[in-house]
Amino acid sequence: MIVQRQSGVALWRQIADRIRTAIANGDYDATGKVPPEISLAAEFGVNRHTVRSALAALAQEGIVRAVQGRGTLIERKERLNFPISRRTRFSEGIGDQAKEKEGLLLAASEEPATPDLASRLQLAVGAAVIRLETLRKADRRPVSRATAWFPADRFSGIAEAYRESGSITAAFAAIGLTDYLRVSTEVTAVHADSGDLADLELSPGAIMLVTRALNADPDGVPVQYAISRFPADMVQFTIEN
Amino acid sequence: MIVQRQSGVALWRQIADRIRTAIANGDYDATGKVPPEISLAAEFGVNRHTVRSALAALAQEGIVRAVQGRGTLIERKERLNFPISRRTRFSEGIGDQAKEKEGLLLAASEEPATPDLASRLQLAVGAAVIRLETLRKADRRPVSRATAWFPADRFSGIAEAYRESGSITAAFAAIGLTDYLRVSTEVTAVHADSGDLADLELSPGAIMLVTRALNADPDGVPVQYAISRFPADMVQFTIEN
DNA sequence: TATGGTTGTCTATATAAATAGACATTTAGG
DNA sequence: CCTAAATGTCTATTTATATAGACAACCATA
Repeated sequence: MIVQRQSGVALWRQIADRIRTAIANGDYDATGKVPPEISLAAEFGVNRHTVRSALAALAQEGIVRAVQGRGTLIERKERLNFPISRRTRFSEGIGDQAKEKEGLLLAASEEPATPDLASRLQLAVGAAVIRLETLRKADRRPVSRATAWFPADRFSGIAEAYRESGSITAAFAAIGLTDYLRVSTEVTAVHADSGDLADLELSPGAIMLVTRALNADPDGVPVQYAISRFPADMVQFTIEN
Repeated sequence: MIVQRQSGVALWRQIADRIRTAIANGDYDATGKVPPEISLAAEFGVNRHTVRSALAALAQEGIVRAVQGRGTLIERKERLNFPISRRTRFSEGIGDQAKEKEGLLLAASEEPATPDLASRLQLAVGAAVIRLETLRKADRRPVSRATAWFPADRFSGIAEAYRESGSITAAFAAIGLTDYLRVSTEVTAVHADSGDLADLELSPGAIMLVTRALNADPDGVPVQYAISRFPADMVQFTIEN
């Protein structure tokens, strides 16, 4: 496939996205480097300078590193896989795909439930809910940005518990909820917004996978509703049935 | 949030994407039309002409229609929901979200299995597989583009069966497979390629949701591997656990 | 029917993206 | 120690994107 002109997406960005995907797919694993700029220019049907813009963007992201005389070396090629199942848990899902896992609390607040949120959590409209803004990292790279809501009466200390443990599962356990189940997960995709770019260290124009997830306790009572955003070039979801 | 400059994504495209999303979210349901160009220009911090480019793109997609003197009317705002479960079926998944459902066979061929495909279908590398390229429509609007592979020895007449019925489930039934189950589904997101643009009648720069699905018969023997592409602004997936 | 609010069209200018070509610099390998 | 194969840098030109302003055309409604 050839790149699209006058599409509103600059050629260098289209090419950067495709090379990033190719790297994630392992297409260049044999050499450990990206093909020469001239070859890429020929492949995509563009000028070498356009390819250089694309590679410069990828270098900025830390995915490749150009070395004069040698070529453009691949520095990083992970694509994390997140299984989605009835027992979905963020840290366990990553498993051994990353050594270090981290959960940062960016913000916490208490607020009244909107009609949509109240219906999902089976609360009265306007009932108090706790909102947590979190950032998750794997091997020190940010992999998701999430907003989660919990019924305030039942989970009053959850912000502190999350801040200390960096894990929803651990925070639930600290409050006495030892088990929970995933009820449903909606998946959509959008362009990254400026908050994504800042928090997840992305380059503009990146694509985000968005999940809207509902968790409930073993009795089926909703305990958490969360909207999470993941960079699409770094993650994929797997639904096992 | 304000739009991002020099990001490799033209402002008019960013604005078109955000208005499209806002329409799908029902933000303008009260009036049935998009806010005036001048308001949008102020909201996004751009010139009115830039907003006009965005609206022109949406008009091209058939999402809005501008009427001089009145405003820009919303023509279409659906977002189809596809449940993913152990018993995922395309047509049943749409359910009553669309009246007319259609499945077109674009191309069919027999080819040897690549190592990746052979491993997924549990065949020998190079074993014959049948490949179907299909286009699915709901209410005459294209909603997905899929490539599906089947073991050739077991499903020799499936291309014809699909062409006649427009349904994988019906085609399987015609060959004697009355039931099958979804084993796994991987979900990723990418930019639309030129094939997507043509087949799915999209505007360049659109985002696609991509699923890679494996189906097996009740004994667990793989019967189909499929890669499907859906326009992200028209569909969402729901995983019910 | 007059008016305010809206989209349509035109011209002009500035900035960003892409192409084109030439040549320098660095590295790996014979 | 050459040479081929890479990336790095520079200048120039063309095309696409974005801004700016003015005014025409049209619609709803007071």
